[in-house]
Amino acid sequence: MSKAQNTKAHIIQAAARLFNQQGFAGASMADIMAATGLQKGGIYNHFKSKDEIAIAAFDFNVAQLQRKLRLAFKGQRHAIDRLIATLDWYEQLLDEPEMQAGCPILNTAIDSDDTHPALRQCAQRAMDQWLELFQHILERGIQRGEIAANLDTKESATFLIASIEGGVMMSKLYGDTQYLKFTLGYLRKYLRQLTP
Amino acid sequence: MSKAQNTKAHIIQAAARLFNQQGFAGASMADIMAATGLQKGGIYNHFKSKDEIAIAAFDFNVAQLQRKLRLAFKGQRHAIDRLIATLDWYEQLLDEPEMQAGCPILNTAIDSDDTHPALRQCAQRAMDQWLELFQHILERGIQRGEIAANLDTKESATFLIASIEGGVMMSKLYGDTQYLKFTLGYLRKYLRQLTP
Amino acid sequence: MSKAQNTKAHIIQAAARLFNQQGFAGASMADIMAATGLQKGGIYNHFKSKDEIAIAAFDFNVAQLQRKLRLAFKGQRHAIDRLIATLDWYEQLLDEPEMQAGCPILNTAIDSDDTHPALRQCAQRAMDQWLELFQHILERGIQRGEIAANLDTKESATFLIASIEGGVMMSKLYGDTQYLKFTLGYLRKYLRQLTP
Amino acid sequence: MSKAQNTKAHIIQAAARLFNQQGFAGASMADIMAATGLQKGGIYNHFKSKDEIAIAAFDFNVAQLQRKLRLAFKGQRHAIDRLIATLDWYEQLLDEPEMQAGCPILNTAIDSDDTHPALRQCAQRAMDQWLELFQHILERGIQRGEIAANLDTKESATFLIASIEGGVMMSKLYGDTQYLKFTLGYLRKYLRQLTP
DNA sequence: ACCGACGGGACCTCCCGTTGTT
DNA sequence: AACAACGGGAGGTCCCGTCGGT
Repeated sequence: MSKAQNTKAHIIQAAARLFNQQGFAGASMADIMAATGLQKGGIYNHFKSKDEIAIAAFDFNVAQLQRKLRLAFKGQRHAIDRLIATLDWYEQLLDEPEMQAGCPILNTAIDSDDTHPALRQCAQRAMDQWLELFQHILERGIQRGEIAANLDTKESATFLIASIEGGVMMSKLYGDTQYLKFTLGYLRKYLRQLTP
Repeated sequence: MSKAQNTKAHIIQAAARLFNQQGFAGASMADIMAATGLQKGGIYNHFKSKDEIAIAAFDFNVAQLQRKLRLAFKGQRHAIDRLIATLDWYEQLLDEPEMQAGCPILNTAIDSDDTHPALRQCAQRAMDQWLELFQHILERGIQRGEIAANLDTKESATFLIASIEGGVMMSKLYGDTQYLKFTLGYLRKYLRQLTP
Repeated sequence: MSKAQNTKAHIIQAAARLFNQQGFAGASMADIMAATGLQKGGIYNHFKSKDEIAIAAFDFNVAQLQRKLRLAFKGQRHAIDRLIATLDWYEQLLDEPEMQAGCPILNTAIDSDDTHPALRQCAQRAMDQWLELFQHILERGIQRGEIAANLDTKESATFLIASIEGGVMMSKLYGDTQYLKFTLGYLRKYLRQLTP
Repeated sequence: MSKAQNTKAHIIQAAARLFNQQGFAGASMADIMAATGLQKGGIYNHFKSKDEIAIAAFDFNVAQLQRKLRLAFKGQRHAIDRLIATLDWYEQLLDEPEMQAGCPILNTAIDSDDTHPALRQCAQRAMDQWLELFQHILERGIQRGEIAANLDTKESATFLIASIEGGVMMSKLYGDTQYLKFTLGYLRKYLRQLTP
């Protein structure tokens, strides 16, 4: 990896945490300067604007999330086990220092709602992929006879994600992981009901 | 209502919409000036700071929400019917122009997470009340024998709210109410299972 | 005159000198702050942007110029005397401390050529008025029989102004008024030739 | 021509156009980088500063101008024919794409007036040479009896140049060559009057 | 009670020039 | 000789809050 790529990655990592914690407007270029140890010139050589940094940082956050998510259910074969494994993984999420700011998709979705169309599009894409992932697992489960065939996979995936995100939001709001745990508990029960 | 109180209410209403749409940092005093038709001095006569306005605006948003929510299930007696009535009401929420910016509690919870402790506390209090409302309905349902006694009302209330908020977030993200509808559909099924 | 108008006029006066001396890009907001004794907030309360200040400053410069110009030939009746009186006035122009930066129309015309369309339009309008003034004097002279009827007044007015401005430019370049004086001398001869 | 000289010439040519169009402050190093296809380091290897580039670019512009000017009147022997030939050449000047930004001496004279002493000195030198050229032609004309002996050659040269430059400025301002043509028409008449 | 001028600072962006590297 | 990362500062704009005036 060249020096430039290294620095760029360094900026993205630092910005990723900042934007996830403080939002797009809340994180200033001065914050990014302080977090990276670089000066304005050094940063603007790699990115044309704060927007570009925010998008790269969001994509980085999402990529990291997805990587970890796929790792979480990798060991499981059964569709329901797979989904439950992801729930288990979410249960630990807020404890990790790296993701303590909450789910970047959730944060960005709210943050960019009415103010930042480009970021919102990124959040939409990330959500698309997440929905597709869950839908795909559910469909495979139906194909294998692990899940009742009459399930609407899109609705179910939406429900799962919505509940997870809502739980993350509540736990973040209170600074207490129990709210997410409650929610995940119900989702596990829900998943176990899906068997044919 | 005196003229002063009238003006103050006028400011709060205008600010309430702005802060809910654009967030605390995203809504400027200039925006509030434009929305109210008042000048700086006219606003700062009623509030000491932007923070104070934001808090008053949030409280206004929440009070309005609560009023509508209570109105929604007023006609129902049965605990489950009451909760389903609230879900029905949420289904219409995003269509209302006044609440098109989404749930203020959700928005504020995310917005103030790591930046604005006072607002966060307000969001916590509002969430407390919401949780207590749902918990209360569930408990009354248990007392009346409408709901199975072994239900953990706090967990259940958390689950319901988390799912609703997650659904709101997704529908806001996509600008499409179907995601919330999917989620609410599952919650209705969930509620109907609670009978003893 | 209200306090606001007073301050605005003060800003315009200070900016007028700065922009005429240093050009649009060369004069910074910091310069204007220093020249006015105001802070950024105090300035931006009266103008939306640097552009707006520059345009107001240019208009001020031109208005002042026109006022002085009309004053210069006011005493004369004969068309040629009028025009010669304006030349006499130009001869003193560069000595005045207020206009030491040269003709604002000339400066702005060159400065805004390829960079600032709005300013360029202002310069065009100012030049239009100047041309029309000279043309008008010439036409009145023809009507009164003071000037030979076959004169093309537009060409003549153009020639006069072009030569004056060129002379101003050269004198400014060398910091020596003789170049303008040479040019004005020739123009006087030219004007005296116009009699029928 | 060595590779280094080649690159330097390439930079100068690109910068010459940029500075003439946008002025010293208006043309940035980034613009020069884009125009040359070189990076910062590649440019700063040949020049110590932006100032140095601007001066070299101006000198290049002037040299080119002078070369073309001398070529224009080369075929003529008679002093007045020579000068008229230069006027004819000026008439075509603004149509040439290379010089569409106007006369570099004029542009630089105005641009550097109160901000860039070194450039101003260059403009002065260029103007000196131009004046001397016209003066020399006039003097030769007097010596040869083509021009009345009582002519003040310096005044006359100044008048010619001032008028030309003023005409260029006006045509540039309006984006219309007629203003320069009017002025040159009068100068031709003036020149034809000089015969003894 | 409301207006509006103003202070002073933070914001993002772009600037020119240097430095190490290939 | 050319690239490209980087420093550090200045650029214009917008911000929130204060204060005198009406």
